[in-house]
Amino acid sequence: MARAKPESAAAPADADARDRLVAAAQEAFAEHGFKGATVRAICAAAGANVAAVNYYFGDKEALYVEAVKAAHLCAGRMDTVPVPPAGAPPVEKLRAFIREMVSRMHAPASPTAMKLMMREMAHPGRAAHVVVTEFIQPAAFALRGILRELLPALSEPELLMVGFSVMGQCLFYRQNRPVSELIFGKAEVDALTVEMVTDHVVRFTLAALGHAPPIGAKKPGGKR
Amino acid sequence: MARAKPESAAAPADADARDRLVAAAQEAFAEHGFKGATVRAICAAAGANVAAVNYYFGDKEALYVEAVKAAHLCAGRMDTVPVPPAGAPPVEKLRAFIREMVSRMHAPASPTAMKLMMREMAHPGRAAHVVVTEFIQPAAFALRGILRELLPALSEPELLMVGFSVMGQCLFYRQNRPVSELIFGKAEVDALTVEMVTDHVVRFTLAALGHAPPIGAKKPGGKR
DNA sequence: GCCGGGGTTAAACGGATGTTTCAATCGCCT
DNA sequence: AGGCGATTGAAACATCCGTTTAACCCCGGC
Repeated sequence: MARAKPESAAAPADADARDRLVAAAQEAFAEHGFKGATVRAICAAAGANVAAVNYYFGDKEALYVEAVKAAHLCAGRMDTVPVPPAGAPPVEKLRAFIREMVSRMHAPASPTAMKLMMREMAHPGRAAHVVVTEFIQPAAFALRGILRELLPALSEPELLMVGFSVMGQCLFYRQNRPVSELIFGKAEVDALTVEMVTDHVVRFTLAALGHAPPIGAKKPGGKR
Repeated sequence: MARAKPESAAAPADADARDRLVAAAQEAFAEHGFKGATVRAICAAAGANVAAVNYYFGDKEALYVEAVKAAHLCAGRMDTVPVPPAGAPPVEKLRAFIREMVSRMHAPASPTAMKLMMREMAHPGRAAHVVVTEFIQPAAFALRGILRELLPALSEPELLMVGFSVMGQCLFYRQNRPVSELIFGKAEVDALTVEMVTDHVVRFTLAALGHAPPIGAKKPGGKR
């Protein structure tokens, strides 16, 4: 064990070799997966020697775990999502939650970090635990709390499925974007701005819950 | 080129070596991905020699493509989904579509084949094209047609997003099941039967479109 | 001045992987 | 029976991967 640094942002090419390795590992693992990415390629991208990964992390898998941890830090915690309204009405909280979630999915701060996280979520491995407990779980419980306020009469499984419907809509734009572009063409999909998607998901969800006019109806000019 | 067989179901262990290889490849690729699965392991599982894969397919990637093609055949075409109602009302068509989609996602005929397809969809490669054009595209266009009937006033992008909301809900239960179980516990997630999920997604969607009472309201006893 | 240790490097090692070779075997047809 | 193409078998090949080794460099402290 050699160091204990506060771990800054994504290594800017003149940072510590360790940080550059983590950054290069994020890129490589996000693009090619754990097996597909080679430590030689990672070290080359980081401008370091092949032995560096074993010197700093021990082995390839430890580097992977470190890369995922760094990614979930970079992508931002999710429990801080519904900040704007503290004691606001539940509908407003839900609106804020969806807005934040769609934004992060549609245009994340670090696309590389997000891609790596999604890869780990699709096939959970050793690094999944920290991402789930620190990144996803808080968001899920926050959403469940909001929905419980909004729908006090629903049973537990029903509430769970409502949450899944919300998350499913948000995650779709991140998990199925390549396929969507293949089907409908890149232009048509790219035409959907983050604002359009946000407004749509909010409206679709609120309409389903009876707190907004349904999609078929004409749009309300100013509903706030 | 040696053969041209009608390509039956998933090789039952006494089938052609070629079919056994494809079946074993599906299993291995679905579980470990393209890089993670080794031709030696595949051949061992198929009870064939290492040279067999090169003899029948040329190389590993060709076998992968063949496995994905076979998988999308096994998982069933998607354009045959809204069969029950021919000239039925659009709402009924949508209901049938969602029902079929959720069923296939929640409890597919061949979980292995479905897992392999999902893997390829998450990171499209050489085999993605045939799966998209023959498996996903028909379903997507069928859904768009149904929604267009249902919502003639909507613009093209809005219709697209409605379709994404429907697909997002359906796909969630396949793409995010491991994570959901990590968050809420396997028991709670397993408690959601395919019937419950189907009814929920149908009701959520129809409510959002104004063709069913919202989720918050008490359930309609017999709505048909 | 030199010594020592953290950081770095090039080279090599053992193993695994995709692929190839070539002989042996099987099944069928004349 | 004999021949012949299709298939299978075991071994080898070349390459690549993760990891290790041992020497090297640099720099601050006794």
